Amino acid sequence: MSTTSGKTLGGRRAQAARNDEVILEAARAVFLDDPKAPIAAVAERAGVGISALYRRYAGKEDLLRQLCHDGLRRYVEEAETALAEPDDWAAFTGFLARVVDADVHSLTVHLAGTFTPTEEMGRDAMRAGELAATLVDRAHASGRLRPDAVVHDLGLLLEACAAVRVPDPERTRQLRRRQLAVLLAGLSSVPDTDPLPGPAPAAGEFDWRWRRRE
Amino acid sequence: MSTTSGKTLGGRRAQAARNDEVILEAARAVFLDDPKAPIAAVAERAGVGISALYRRYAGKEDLLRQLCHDGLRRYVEEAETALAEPDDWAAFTGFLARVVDADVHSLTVHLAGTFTPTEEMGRDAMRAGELAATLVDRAHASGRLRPDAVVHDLGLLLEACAAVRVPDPERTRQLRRRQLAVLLAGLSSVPDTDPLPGPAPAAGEFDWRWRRRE
DNA sequence: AACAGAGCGGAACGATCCGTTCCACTGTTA
DNA sequence: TAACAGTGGAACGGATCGTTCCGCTCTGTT
Repeated sequence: MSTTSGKTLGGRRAQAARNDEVILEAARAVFLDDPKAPIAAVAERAGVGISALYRRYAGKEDLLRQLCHDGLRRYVEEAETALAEPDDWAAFTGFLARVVDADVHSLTVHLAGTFTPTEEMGRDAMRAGELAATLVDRAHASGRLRPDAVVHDLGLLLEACAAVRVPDPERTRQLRRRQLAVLLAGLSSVPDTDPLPGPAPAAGEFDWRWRRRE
Repeated sequence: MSTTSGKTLGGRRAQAARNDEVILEAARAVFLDDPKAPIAAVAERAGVGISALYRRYAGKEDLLRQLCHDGLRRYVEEAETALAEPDDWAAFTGFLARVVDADVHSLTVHLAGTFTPTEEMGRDAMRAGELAATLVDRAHASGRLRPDAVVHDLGLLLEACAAVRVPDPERTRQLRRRQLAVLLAGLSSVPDTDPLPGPAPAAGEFDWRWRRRE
């Protein structure tokens, strides 16, 4: 069931390979929820020991850096996908919707400062900025973006969406979509009669901060 | 220069009375910036010793509770002021602008959960909700608020504005005003041609998270 | 003039948390 | 069967923070 150089790995090797994924997934989930979470929380969520983490990453900073870099790459990737869309306005809104859904903002901006960035990250960040600028330019060209909106308004917009956070992840996604719709309507130069995406925020959905921590 | 029961206090007593204010101000500034800041940071910012704090509050929780309650009262106060404004839409927008400027949201919602609330706070919070509902109703009556907007959209809106945060406080206020303008335009049912307020966000204003902490 | 104590500064303490290391153990590979 | 990659988790050391405590100063009173 196992070979030295073959592709099919059994037993321990397969488990280890699977752990690579499991750990990254757990880290994403945990640090998305709380950028300052202890590393033990990642191990627990992944269902592995702490050693399994330290075998793969030199330390917490290493893990954070990789996570953030992944988010940055995702951002660039989504931007490039958007640029392939012929409709300028649809490219713009579609890009934002995907970035908001994937919570890329929390993975990048909110994790920044917790590690020393690599040069490659600097390059990727610059490229991300250029792509965003292109998308905004095209949105302006479409005539649907209000003329006084600038590239860095995207920063405000993404921050606003990332700030929406309720205990249930799926509900969080819905509320962020609603927030995004309001913001896009506000940034639009033509009246937008589409109804806000639903269900509207309700009483009790925001009191969770007031409730006792357990 | 001093009397036992007179209003004019000199020397030590006056200093103590002044410290009441100084400490509250420092606490507001510090916890607004970081809800989990150590209590020593408040003392340092106020320029007093830790004893001066513990003489006035039973503990950190006590201080946080008072701070939060003050914020809640401010919210109610601004809402009542707004209700005195005859123009329904102006009452709505004016209220939000004042609440955003005073950063009431950071003082209330972001501090919640760090202490056990009093019953009076519960009552005030309920009253705050009622007043907000009234303001939204009146905004709807004015015809300028899009019909599918609900009271609790205010929660999203305030969270979005509070999430805007750059090192310089005055700049933060400007950017929040811009964010608020976009959101209000998005929530408005009539096309709003007013230009977005304030210097637009610029390159470099959001990289501060990437820069090295010192 | 002397005293009692309010008010205060800040060191010290104890609890908690967290990143990292270390070691014993297990199943796999050669 | 011998070596070892991979792992779980206890243990360590450092840092942080809320709170207490002690000695000092200045004030209002006797």
